[in-house]
Amino acid sequence: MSQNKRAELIRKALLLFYRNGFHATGMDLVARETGVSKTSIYKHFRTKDELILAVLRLRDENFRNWLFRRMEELSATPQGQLLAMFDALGEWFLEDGYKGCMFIKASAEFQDPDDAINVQSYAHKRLLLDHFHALAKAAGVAEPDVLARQFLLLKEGAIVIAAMSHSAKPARDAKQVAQLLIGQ
Amino acid sequence: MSQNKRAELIRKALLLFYRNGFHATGMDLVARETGVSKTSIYKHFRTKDELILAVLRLRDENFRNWLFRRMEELSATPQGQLLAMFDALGEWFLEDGYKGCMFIKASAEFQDPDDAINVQSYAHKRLLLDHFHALAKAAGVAEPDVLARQFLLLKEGAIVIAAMSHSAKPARDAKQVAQLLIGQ
DNA sequence: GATTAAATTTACCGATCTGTTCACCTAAAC
DNA sequence: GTTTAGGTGAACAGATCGGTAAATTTAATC
Repeated sequence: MSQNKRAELIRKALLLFYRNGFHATGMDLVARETGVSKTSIYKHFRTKDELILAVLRLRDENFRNWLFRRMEELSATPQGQLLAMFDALGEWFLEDGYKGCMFIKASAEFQDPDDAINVQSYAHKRLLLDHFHALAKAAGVAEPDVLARQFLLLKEGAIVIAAMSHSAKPARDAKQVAQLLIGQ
Repeated sequence: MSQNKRAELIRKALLLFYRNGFHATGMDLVARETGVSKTSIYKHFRTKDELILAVLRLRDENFRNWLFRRMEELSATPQGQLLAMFDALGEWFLEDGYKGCMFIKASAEFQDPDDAINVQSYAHKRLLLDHFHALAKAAGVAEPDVLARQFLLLKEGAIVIAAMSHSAKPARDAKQVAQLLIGQ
């Protein structure tokens, strides 16, 4: 399988898992929808879990690239970028097929703390936290650790409520809190 | 089946679904672990989904009763109760077997907005919102609607991050933000 | 104690689950 | 033209899925 075909398989599998859930999406469906035979899939991924891990790696890369770039597009200052995150989230919430955070759902379906899928899901959140922390530090905030964690809380809360309520309003609510936190 | 046995079945099924997830928990396991034959279960619940709905009803009742009572125990004033919510959450996060919010996980596994399970999961969040709103109004807050939604965001964010990070710290981080919001 | 209703056991249904095997196809390399 | 590598579909494991049928046991009613 070429590198392109492999990437395409992971990309299509991502959409399936995101739309239908992990346990609810069988490998027969993955094979049918991606056009790659099950035999080939299992030649490149030893188990379904390994495919899911590859999907999560792609998602992590795509999501962080998108979010961080969008934050930079919307503002040039660290403070501005932190606040702009909620505008970016608001755009995401309005997208067709928005179904919440894939990593929250992955860690919800694979709850064992030792499970690689659970571990990798939380690793994504820590990478976000690191970025928030760097921005908070660059912004000269008094306690960048605390602010980064608080921004993560607001982000995850907004994502969950936006998904459950089918609304983008949580992004605005969270941004108001963020403005208060950042003293602006 | 007596009312007691039925309640016991739902109670045990709740633990199974909470610990293992909904799709990952089969009805054979439910029958085995509850000691109620599958035939009997299906005499009282037409489908697995109906059992899940009964489980969610129990969870909604138990959780709101516990949370609201604990908030009242910790403070006598509306403002104090709103803040005390995060102390109560912190206690919950430290409990053995804490695995996050059952309703977030239910709506993540049953994503169809028309699915009764999805609808009922969001209904739970709206009931929480109503309570926060009443407290905010009683506290004389300028914009009780906004504050209630912001408190819900903080709560859900803390729940999710506490589950993923296996830590109770998000409760303290969220409380700090809440104190700022409530102007105290 | 006989009758009746409810709950149980046990086996089963067809479908689907993850994962494998196998016979075949195709296309490039030599 | 033959080899080789990688792909395919389709059938197949063995287990489990949600859900059911029938026979049997239990328990309450008269």
